[in-house]
Amino acid sequence: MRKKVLQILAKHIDKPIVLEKPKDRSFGHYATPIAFSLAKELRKSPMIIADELANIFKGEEIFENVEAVKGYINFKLSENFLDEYATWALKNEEKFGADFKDENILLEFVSANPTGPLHIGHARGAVIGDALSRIGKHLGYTITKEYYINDAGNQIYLLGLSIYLAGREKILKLETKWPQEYYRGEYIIELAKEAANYFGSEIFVDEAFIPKLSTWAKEKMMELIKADLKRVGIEFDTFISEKELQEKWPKVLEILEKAGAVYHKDGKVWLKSTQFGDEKDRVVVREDGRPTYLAGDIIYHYEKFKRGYDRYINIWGADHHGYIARVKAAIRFLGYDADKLEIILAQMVSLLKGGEPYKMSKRAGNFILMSDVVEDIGADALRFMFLSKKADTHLEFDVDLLKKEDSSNPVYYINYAHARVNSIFEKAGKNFEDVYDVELKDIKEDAKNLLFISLLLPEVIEDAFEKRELQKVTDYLKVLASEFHRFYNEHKVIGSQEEDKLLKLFSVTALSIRVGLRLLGIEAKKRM
RNA sequence: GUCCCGGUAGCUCAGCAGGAUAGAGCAUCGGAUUCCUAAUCCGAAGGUCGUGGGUUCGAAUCCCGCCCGGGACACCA
Repeated sequence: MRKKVLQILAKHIDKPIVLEKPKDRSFGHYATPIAFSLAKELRKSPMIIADELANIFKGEEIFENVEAVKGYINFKLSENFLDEYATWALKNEEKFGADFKDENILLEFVSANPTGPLHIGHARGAVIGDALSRIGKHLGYTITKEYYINDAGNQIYLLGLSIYLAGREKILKLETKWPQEYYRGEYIIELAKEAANYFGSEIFVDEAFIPKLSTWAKEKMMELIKADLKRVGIEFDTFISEKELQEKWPKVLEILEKAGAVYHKDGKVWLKSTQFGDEKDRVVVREDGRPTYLAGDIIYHYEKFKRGYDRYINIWGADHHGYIARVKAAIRFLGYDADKLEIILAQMVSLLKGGEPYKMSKRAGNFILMSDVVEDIGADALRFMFLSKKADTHLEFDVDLLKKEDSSNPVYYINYAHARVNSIFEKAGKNFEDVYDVELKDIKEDAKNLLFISLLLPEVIEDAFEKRELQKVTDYLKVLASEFHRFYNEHKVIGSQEEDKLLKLFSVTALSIRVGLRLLGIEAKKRM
């Protein structure tokens, strides 16, 4: 709808047009303050310009009215236009809000180390990435969801070591000296028990078996992570293993050497990342010849760019923000366009429990498991909670609140609206299809308003995707549900003279809720 | 010290490519059910938009300084 209005405006105004929704809907469906900015160059008062423009657009069919008020131009869409759009949408649910964006996007997210189950912090990135992909696909983008597995490096050894020590202590009942760094938490003990079953408890006798434990455990952990994700409805298209990429390091290093991107100092190899705005140069190969973690990421991004996508989106934890500059620098050195890489930082999630905030750390073992929260509040509520806040701001919530199953949980509120519509149709003994072709003519102002809001979904999801701000979708659904509930309370549908018209109106609302929720990975409930 | 995020109603947060009287949810108080699910709705109360300057016809929104809170600043991943 918005696009249509903009198209018409562009026919007569040769300037970027700001089109907004008036705060007070009685002004109209859309409005533009364009007259203010034109005032200067035309040397006329905004009021006069607005008046003139309003007259030009009055003839357009899609408008019922165009008015100039205090310099603003307000547009009211015609009933006929809204009705035609609604009918089309009802008959083409799959296409409602869909678009034909032609871009191939690689979306990398979660990528949690396979050293433990997913915690609530991972869940945020996971849910955002998944919803982004669903919405993007609906808009026509081709999106590949990728998980980068950090299965090389010290943390994998630590995982094996932790299990080894846990096995010694809990199973062999030996006195165990724990190092400063190791993985804590119940799951390590569980793994030790499982390992004892699988390998026999001799595995805990000799340190030499640690690598064996590591390799075994990391596979176990990936299985666990995949299962955790699946429970929230998230699946990946591709998994890339850091370990498997490692062999390509000599080749990548050679390219960097040729590009003059690295130099040798103190027996190490440094990346000249300062050349592209990093604070300091970074070590990519240590004195003993082992590549650093950054080297792994350089290979990974080299491989990514070689695969030739139009755009790359990484969702990282906010603690990686300092990392962006060096990775982008490496990409430039490798001859690729680093601007194609976009990083979404998912900020910290603070959980409150009993009013006490507490930090989450996988290392320390006092983290909240994503799977636990899912069990408490359900995958839908979990998804909705994360999607209703911007990714890059700190999020704080109380676990106890999430456990509540009442109207303070917006996902119930929205579902209830959807369920109510279904219930009315049931009571009326009608199907959605029965009212598709009912003409919405001479409907009351508040009905037209609900119709308009119901039809806003397409522009909302497009805006949300382009800005990478998915909370716009959840906000919209909350508003839509609220408008619906209000209307529902004020009007009796069944038996009224306008029964069919209102049923059609409600089915458009339900459609929007259903499609909107689906794009967030939540299935709308028909009955509650 | 440098960098990132934030500071808007009692709480959690929208709004921020400048624009019409600053919004929502929760909490508080008051009300609505002979009728399609009250898991709902209506109303009231509640704000120097951290602070000081600047730009502008117009600033919560843009620019600069300062204050406060959180986080990041590895040859760990």
